[in-house]
Amino acid sequence: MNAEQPQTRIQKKNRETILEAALEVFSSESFRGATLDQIALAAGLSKPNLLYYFPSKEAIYTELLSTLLDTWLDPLRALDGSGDPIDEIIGYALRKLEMSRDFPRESRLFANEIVQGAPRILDQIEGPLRTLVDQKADLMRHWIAEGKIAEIDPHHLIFSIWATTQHYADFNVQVRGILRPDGDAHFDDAAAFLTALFRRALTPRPD
Amino acid sequence: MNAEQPQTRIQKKNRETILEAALEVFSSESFRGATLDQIALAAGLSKPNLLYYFPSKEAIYTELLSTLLDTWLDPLRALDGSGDPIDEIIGYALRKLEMSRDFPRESRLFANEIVQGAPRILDQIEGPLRTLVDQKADLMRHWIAEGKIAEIDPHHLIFSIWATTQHYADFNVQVRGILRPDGDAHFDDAAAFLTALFRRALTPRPD
DNA sequence: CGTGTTCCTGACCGTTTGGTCAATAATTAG
DNA sequence: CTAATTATTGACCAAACGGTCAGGAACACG
Repeated sequence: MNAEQPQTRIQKKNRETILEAALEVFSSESFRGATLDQIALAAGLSKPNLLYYFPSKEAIYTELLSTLLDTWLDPLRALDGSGDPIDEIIGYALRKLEMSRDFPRESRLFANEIVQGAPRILDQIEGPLRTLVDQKADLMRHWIAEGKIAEIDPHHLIFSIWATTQHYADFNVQVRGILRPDGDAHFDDAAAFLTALFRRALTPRPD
Repeated sequence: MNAEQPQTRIQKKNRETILEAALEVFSSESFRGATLDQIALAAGLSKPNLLYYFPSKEAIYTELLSTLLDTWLDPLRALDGSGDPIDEIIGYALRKLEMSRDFPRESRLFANEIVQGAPRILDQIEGPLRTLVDQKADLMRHWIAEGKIAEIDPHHLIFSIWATTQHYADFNVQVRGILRPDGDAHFDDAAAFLTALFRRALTPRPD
């Protein structure tokens, strides 16, 4: 939004270190639960030093959110009419599942924020996100009109993809508590399950 | 667990008032985020009065969790072999969806707890919940063997039901931000969507 | 009524928390 | 090397927090 200041080498490195530590702490403690001391410890810096690079705890948090929200939505933006509709949608779900496996902290960061009412990113949800989702829903309605996918509610389809994939990151401890998997092995089972689930949901039925 | 003390009329009323207020606050602020002052305000009692009825903030929270967890799992316990398998499973999903509509705070309370690593109910998850889920998964495997439902992974099916239904409670603000529904109208659409989704997933295919 | 018990609260306490600041150390530029 | 700039920190502060306690109010019961 603003013109970026000319960052020194040290500034760049330390700001990244702080944001990485903040992601670690905020994602598992939520905004109120996290403390600057925790973040400072995780970053290997002193607390006053954190506040030399960021004006406040809130500033660290909001910078994290806004930086990550964009990349978080990239897979949905990539959903377009370039391939077979059913493969496109299943591919989107699988990409989201991979993100739950590879970036669970980011998922949990947003989960915490939204469960608690999204006080700091409600604008983003009601604005850009809503527009993006509506746009993809329109695309799906075209596919339905062309008979390429079954008649299902596009919005709720998107919700169900978010829910089923993010579940493996956000409720990770529950999944692990029940399955007791070796490492990330269960993600392959989840991928197979979701592929089958959505393929069946999307395949048009003979009339 | 303990023999219950003989509760006076006032004790019963105030403990209920406190737990209701605590549910309101804890569910939207998580444990660390909630303060005794907030709960006292919501309950219409003074802070020392809260601590007259409960020994600590933690005690209020854990009592809430353990009290609610049992009823929370009732729908899953009710899943049995009494009816048509597909109707049973879809009925379970719809019951969970109704709970998301009617008791969103309870859902969010657990969501907050689990996203943050379930530090206070991990035993419950790895113990009784795991046992219950495994038991229902066995039931489903029997249905699969009998050819009554399609071949899908029972555990991941249960996860997907949890995820898709609780999504409407836990991520309520996101859903509302995108759909801008009138009241709870969108829950009927969600019910229709989920019914179709899981019916297609469960209906056995001709070989 | 009196008296024992339950209920309630204002004032207070120690700790944690986000944040400040003056002083010092490290780095960079000429 | 020197001087200016940037980076770092120990000591500190005010507010918020969970919790305590002595004493008084309300209530139950004979």
